[in-house]
Amino acid sequence: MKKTTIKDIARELNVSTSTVSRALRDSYEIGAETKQRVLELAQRLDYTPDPVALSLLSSHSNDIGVIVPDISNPFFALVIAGIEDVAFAQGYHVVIYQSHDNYEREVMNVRHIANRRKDGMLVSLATGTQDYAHFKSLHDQGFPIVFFDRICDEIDTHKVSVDDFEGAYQATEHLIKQGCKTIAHISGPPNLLISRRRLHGYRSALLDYKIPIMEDIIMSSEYNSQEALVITRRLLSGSVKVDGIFASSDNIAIGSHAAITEAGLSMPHDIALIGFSDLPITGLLNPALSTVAQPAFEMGRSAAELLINLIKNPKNDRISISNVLRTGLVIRESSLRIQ
Amino acid sequence: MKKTTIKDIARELNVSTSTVSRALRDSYEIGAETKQRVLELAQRLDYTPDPVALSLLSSHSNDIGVIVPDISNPFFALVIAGIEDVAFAQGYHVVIYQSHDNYEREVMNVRHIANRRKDGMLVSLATGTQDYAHFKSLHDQGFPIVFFDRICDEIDTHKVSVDDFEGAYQATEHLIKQGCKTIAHISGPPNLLISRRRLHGYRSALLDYKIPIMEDIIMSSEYNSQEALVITRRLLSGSVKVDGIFASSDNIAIGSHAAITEAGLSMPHDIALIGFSDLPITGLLNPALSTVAQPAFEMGRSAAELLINLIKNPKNDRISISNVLRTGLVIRESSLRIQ
DNA sequence: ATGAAAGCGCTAACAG
DNA sequence: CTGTTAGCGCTTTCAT
Repeated sequence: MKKTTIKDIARELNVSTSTVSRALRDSYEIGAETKQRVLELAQRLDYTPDPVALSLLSSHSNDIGVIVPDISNPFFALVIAGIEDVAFAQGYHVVIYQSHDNYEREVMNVRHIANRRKDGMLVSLATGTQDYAHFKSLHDQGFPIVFFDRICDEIDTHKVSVDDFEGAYQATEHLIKQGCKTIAHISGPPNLLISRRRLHGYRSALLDYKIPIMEDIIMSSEYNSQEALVITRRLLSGSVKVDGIFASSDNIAIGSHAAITEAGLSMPHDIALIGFSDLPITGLLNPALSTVAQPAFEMGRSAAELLINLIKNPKNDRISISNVLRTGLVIRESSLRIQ
Repeated sequence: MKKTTIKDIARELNVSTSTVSRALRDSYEIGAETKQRVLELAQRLDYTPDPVALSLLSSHSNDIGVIVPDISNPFFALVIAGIEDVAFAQGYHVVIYQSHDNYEREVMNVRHIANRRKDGMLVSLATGTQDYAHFKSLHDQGFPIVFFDRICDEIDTHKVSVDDFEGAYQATEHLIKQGCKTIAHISGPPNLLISRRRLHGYRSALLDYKIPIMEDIIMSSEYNSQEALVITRRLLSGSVKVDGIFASSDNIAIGSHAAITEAGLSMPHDIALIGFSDLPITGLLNPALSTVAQPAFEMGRSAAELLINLIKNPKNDRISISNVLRTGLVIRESSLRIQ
């Protein structure tokens, strides 16, 4: 029982395949009766058009590719949910790719997407990516690309991000207002724009409040809890006694949270801690983690909208939109000293 | 600058497309010199075969589809990593689908996989799925399917799972040995086999140790922390005072963990808690969460191996392998009363 | 209103 | 050794 094709229908009905094709697409120049018969048989035979044949013919697929560093990061999972939300409604299927923060994997994913005639792609850069040629050449050929979160300044296309600077500034300011005098920052990988912007927000806040910036307590970690745990241990056993930590992401903050607890220090009394993203888990930690909320779902929606727009109106090529979403402080126990 | 095709090469070299095709696949019956020239030009023109055309021709794609309920669940993310590990090495690309625990989505995903001529699929069932016809018909047509974790007894194909009964039994036994007298269980959705098997393990352990089974303290939750939090609150405010909880998954346990803390109860003294899976986060909680380790990565590897085997040897159709992996107790602070 | 033919990119008989 | 032909499933001129 193999798949029904347009040919089967044509044979059965003693018409040509083109007639069937036209009837199926409801062409105006088809006899009402013929159309009826075709539609009926198609239904009965459970006919569905072959997407691969369509792809070969038309060079598109109704699929859009999404590349994220790591699907297990709830932030990306939420963004993807947002993407699926609008893509789905518009009849697109979203295909998920992971770069595992690895440049080669990212290149492979990009190639796969282009080869399979995906209609466009959404990407959040891998940590390891320093060279953007794989995007550049596609983009120059007019292939629709939209960056989100870990965006790329070198390519002139639509982008969606949050105001990392502002979020980081507010987080740091909050710690200051809670009475912290020696605030450390655990940054993300320096080649990511979001890491640098958050670091910048941290520095600016200290500057504005006339708090000396100490390079010794500005550390850097990958965006995962395991490494952050190690880095924070190192921070805590250093010569400078800190009483506040702003972590560049919740995953980092979770590692710091564990390190602080392990060291027998109390939050927020000994050390006030704040992260960035507002992952679902943060509210369930003990003590609950303060953080900067990022509208992840909304980010996915926006990115998908921009992409689909790009797909449907390739001429809009010239004006690149950068949508910067707002963050919001979420204060929980880990940083709340003053009620 | 569009993609180079085999035709471009043929024209340039004044040979036929079939010659080029053969040269590219290194056919034995091609003049060494011609072969050389073709290969060189192909290289220079950056030729890559069009996978869509290949798919249309050969009815396969070198892609395998993976359907999981939710990519943000670190357990599935790890399984996928295992799948990618072996698939990659064998030249397959893995395409990820989410069912969001929704039956309709699962059906759509299955259809997408079949239509796009994926070579096979790996699936962990959606909670909502009660009807398996969408798998059955494909399976009957000889389409390679392997189930993992949330497996399906109704379809006779390869399966990879862990010994849920044994893991649950050991977890419960551990609580008993820690002196717990009134042990609650927060189960997963009852229509999932894994939920039932874990529940069964729990019951058997109580039975063996002659501890009365109280239906009032056997609750059920979706496999996520948010709902588990609510359910556990309800459990704690019930009339029966429990001193131990075995949660059917770590995500559930994380919700329970928060509820217990919130209620001002101490772990493990007031209530000893143990989960199931050994997600990376569990070790970072405060107190750290005891759990049953599941070899997620290994599960992915095994499932992928079975699938690829199925793809390459379709005749092996008849003998269905069920690979049951072993679990292991991971005891941390949340349940360790006796040092 | 419908059919015949060409073609998307590629491979595989079948001929030479 | 290499070219010709046909065809995977479908749409789309171009005829009729």
